[in-house]
Amino acid sequence: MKDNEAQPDILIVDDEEQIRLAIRAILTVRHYQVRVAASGEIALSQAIMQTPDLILLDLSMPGMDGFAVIKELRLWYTGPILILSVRGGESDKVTALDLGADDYLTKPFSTTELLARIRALLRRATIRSAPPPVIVAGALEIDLAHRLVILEGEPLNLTPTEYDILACLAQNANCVVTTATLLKHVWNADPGDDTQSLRTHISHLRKKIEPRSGMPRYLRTEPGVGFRFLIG
Amino acid sequence: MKDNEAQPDILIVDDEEQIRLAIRAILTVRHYQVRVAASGEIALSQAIMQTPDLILLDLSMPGMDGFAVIKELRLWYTGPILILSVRGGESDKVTALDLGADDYLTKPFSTTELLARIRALLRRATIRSAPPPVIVAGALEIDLAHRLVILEGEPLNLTPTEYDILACLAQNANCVVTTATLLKHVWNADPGDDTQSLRTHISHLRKKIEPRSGMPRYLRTEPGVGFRFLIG
DNA sequence: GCTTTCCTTCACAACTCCTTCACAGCCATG
DNA sequence: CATGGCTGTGAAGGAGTTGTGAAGGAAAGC
Repeated sequence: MKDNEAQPDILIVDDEEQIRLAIRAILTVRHYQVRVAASGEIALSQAIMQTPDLILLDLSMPGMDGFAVIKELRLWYTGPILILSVRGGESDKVTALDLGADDYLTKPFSTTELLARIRALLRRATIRSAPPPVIVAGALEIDLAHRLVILEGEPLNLTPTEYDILACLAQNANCVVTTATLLKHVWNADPGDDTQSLRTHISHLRKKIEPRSGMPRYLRTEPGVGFRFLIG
Repeated sequence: MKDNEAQPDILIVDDEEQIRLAIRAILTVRHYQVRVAASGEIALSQAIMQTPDLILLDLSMPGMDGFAVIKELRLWYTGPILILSVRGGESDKVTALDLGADDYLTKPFSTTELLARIRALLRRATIRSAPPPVIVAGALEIDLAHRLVILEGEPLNLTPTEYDILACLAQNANCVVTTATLLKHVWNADPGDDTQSLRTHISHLRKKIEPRSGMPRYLRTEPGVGFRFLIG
């Protein structure tokens, strides 16, 4: 059984490679998804390309400095920004916080404290309106956050395994999901293990979600490969 | 919480009168509305009587200590909590932040930094609209701040454990709450521990809140996963 | 000390869900 | 046309989970 909860995506912005690597190592071990940027300019384009869940930002960088990055980010970015800086002066802290940073940690800092503050900021951020990832396909809605499947407005009664299979397929909508992937995801089984059970569950699923039998609208099989969930 | 009022309402919790007065003076000059509490117990009743926009909390107090206050507050209070403490050890910081505090400042601190952090926290808090302190589902009302459950206008007599379970489920309304989560939340138990007691309490709860037996309206079980509190 | 309240445990019934088996189609290949 | 591999489906058994009544026992209040 797997929790398909997305790992928070953290963007590290620092001009010193050593620090980038060190923090990345710390965070990766904790199963955060980590991206790094070596300058403010890179950070901004990175953040725009894929909005991170949290930004770790160094203040003193050549080129665009941290203050400018905060200002620029805050034009559109609403997620938490945590400042890491060697500058412990209060004027830096006040400026950064007032520009829109959410927290300020002075280097050198304790790893566990950094992690705790990251957790606190992410907790805050995820309480609020993270738009619920609902996958819609025709009359079918799959609400991953609520573990709810709705067909034509009516909540469907799926068994855990059925839900896991459907969720795995829906998260890769329109893509082929191999039998091996499904076995791995749902049963933590190895490729080559028996697929009989999977086939039975697929059959049950189809009976619950397909409008007409024999002509699958949502749950197509790709012979010899796996299955595909059709969206749109 | 009242966002439409000009001055944010800040509650200071500290057992030392000097500190209470000093901080109050600092904040009053900045046109915050300030209330003070000399102990954790007083703070909790103050906060319930009128929900503050931010809470400044000292960790070390006689009687109920800061950690206990955070824990108790976080059962219903969603606003920012800023810890002020002489204890600068990282374990205190980590514990406080993980219990639900939003920021941690070590005494002695700079006044301007305190003010900047307060501004940062309030800015965050007002972006979000707080979830309603009373959860309503049909004829059921759950008042988290007052730890009160009302069914068809009549206050229900729930045992502490029953309330804790219901509150945990209601706070995740319409979401599946896993048995592991419930065990953790209510008993601080590990996943894999015995669920017999939980099942018994659920049964008791249903007998008290469900209109018809055998057909749960509010408290659905998701076989193999956990339970779901149905709202709306 | 007694009562009350509440949590836990036990035993068992009822139920859900997973798996397995058996078999039917389908399709490509020889 | 026969064969073999892959896929879909119905049925059934059984393992595991969930619901519930009753009893034991701990803690708090009187």
